[in-house]
Amino acid sequence: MDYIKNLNSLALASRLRRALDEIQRQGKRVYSELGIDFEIRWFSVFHFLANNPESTITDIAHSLNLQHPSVIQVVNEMIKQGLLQSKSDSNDRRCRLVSLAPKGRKLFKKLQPVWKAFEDAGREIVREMDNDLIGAIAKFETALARQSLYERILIRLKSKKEND
Amino acid sequence: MDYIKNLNSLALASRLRRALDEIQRQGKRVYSELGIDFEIRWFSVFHFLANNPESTITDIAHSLNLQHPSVIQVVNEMIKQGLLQSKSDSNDRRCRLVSLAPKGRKLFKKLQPVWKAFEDAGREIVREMDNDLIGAIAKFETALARQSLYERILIRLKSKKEND
DNA sequence: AAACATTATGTAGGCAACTACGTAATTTGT
DNA sequence: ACAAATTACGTAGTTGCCTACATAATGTTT
Repeated sequence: MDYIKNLNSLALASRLRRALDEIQRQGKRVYSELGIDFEIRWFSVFHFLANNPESTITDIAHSLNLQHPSVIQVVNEMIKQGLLQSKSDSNDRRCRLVSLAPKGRKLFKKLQPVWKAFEDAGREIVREMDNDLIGAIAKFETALARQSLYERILIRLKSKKEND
Repeated sequence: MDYIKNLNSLALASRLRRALDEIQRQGKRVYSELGIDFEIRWFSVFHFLANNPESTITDIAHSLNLQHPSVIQVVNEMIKQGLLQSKSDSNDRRCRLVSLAPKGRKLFKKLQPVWKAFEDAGREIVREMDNDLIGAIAKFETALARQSLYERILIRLKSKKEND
C-alpha cells in the first residue's frame, strides 16, 4: 500500500517531506482559523528579530541556518506588511539593521498564546512517540557532520568497484 | 549560536527541512559526481514503475502518497528524457498506462549499485544515531493520524480562553 | 437515455526554501 | 595609498513538492 514506507532509509527524504508538509499545512490552518495574517515561513525570522532587534540580514541567516536570499525575501515581505522596519547602519553602510515595527510588536504579543499552544501540542506528540523525533533529527545532523552522506556513499561505490 | 535548535518542538518544521535539504543536496552531488543524468525527484516514481509497469498516474500517486499533478510532472520529464513511455488504456480511455522505456530499464540497472550504496550509507547513519530517525518519523505520522496537530492546537487555545 | 456524480488526467500558479551570479562597501596586504 | 580580497546585500531563476481549478471519460440513477 505505502511503497515509500517499504523503501525505508532509501526514501528518507520522502518521509521527511511528508512529515514537514503535514506540519506546515496544519500550521497554516491554525493561523487562518484564528484570522491572523501571518505566513508560516515568517516564523523563525520574526521570532529571532523580536529577541534580537537591529540584526543584519547576515546575522539572521547565520543564526537560523538559512541562506541570505531567503532571509531577504521574508524580511521584505514583512516590511511590506508593516511588521518590520530597516535602516542602514551608519558605521557600515553595507549593513541593513532590521527590527520589529510597532505593528510587528503588537502582532508578536498576539501570537504568544498561539505559539504556546503550538509548542504544547508539539510536546504532547513527541511524548506520545516513545521515540523522540527532535532528538533523532539532532543526532542525524551530528552524524552527517561527522561524515557527509556523500562521502559515505562514494566510499561504498569505490570499494565495490575494487572488489569487482 | 543555533537559534532554531533552542526553539525545539516549535521549530520542528525548520529542523525537518534542514535535514531534508541536506539529504537532497548530497544525493544530487552523488549523481552528478558519477555523471549519471538523474534528478532526485524522479526516484520514487521511477523505482515504483520499475516494479509496477503499466501503472496509471493515480495508481502511482496513491502508492507514493503524492498528489497527482506532481506525478504528472515527473512522469512527463522522464518521458521527455526517454526513460518512460505511456499509452492510453483501451478499456478506459481516461487512463494513461506508464512504464519504463528501454532506456529507462538500462538506467535502472545502472542505478542498482548506486542505490545500494545510498541504502547502506543511510543504514550506517541510522546505526550511528542510537535513536532511529525513520522509526521516529513513522511514530510521528501515527501520532498525527490519531489526532491532528491542528486539533491539538485549537483545543489548547480554546481551553485557555475559557480559563481567562 | 438524459442528467448527475465520480474518476482520471491536465494546467496554472503558489510555496518555502535553494543556487548562481552581480554590485557596493569595507578591510587587508604591500 | 592603492590593488586585491572579503563581506553584505540584492536579483534572477530553480527545486520538489503543493492547491485550485478545468476537462474528458465513465458509472449511476431515474
